[in-house]
Amino acid sequence: MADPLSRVFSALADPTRRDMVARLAAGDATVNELAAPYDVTVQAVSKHLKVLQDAGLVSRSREAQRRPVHLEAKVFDLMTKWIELYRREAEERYRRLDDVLASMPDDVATHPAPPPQTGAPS
Amino acid sequence: MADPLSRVFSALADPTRRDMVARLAAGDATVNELAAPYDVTVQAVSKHLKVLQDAGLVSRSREAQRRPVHLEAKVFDLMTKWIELYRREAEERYRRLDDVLASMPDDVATHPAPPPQTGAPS
DNA sequence: CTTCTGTTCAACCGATTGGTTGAACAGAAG
DNA sequence: CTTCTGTTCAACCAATCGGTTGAACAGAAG
Repeated sequence: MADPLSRVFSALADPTRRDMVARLAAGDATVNELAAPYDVTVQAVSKHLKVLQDAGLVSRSREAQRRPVHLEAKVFDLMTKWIELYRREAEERYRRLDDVLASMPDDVATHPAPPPQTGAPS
Repeated sequence: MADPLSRVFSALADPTRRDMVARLAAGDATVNELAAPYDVTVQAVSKHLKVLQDAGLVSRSREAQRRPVHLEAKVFDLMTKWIELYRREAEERYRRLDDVLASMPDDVATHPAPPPQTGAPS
């Protein structure tokens, strides 16, 4: 799963990781601080952090033996750009469909494309 | 993985599924039409579609023996709301940090919190 | 009826995931 | 030096994932 977009979406597909991101939005934190609220081992949290880091969502500095975690919010742009592109496309298509329906006589618009009869009506 | 947000993120974490969403943004399509460009079986595509449907990203109607797939773009809002919430929070924190640094004398700002000396300098 | 097309279901497979335990490493402190 | 704290690495495990093949089902058509 090499591509960056997949990594970001995948990283945020886990509720624990999303919660960590939410908490990091309020300020940097160490692995142990991050691990405290959850009832999993600190190693598991370290793994989650690695996933977030590989996705570029988080960076680590080194200060003494602690490794403070910092949220990198710019990566969000990757997602929002992708989402907005197709949301816009879908909504425009919807809008155009509305226009088409609005320009139709009511009986055509409410019974779209009835199956063509095989023969002419008697 | 019960929660809706996880399902949506997870569904979009796969490049093939993202491509399907992209194509569906341009218009509805059947399973076979969707499967055509990929070199996987139609069953695999059907599975992908089920994931997208469980995430609420896609709906299916029934017309004869075909099951046209329709993109439900409203679900995108779930993600964008979550993302924007924490992006804003992180950016505001960053802005406030800038303010603090700007209000500091340069030598303090460029050497933040030097380790406190244990004794007074001789 | 039988056949053909579109779709899904079921079982299986290898790779990945999220978790565990136990050991190791780095730096502060006794 | 030894010890303590914070973090990561390694091996393992059960569950899930993305894919396959083969069978089934639904509806159109011969």
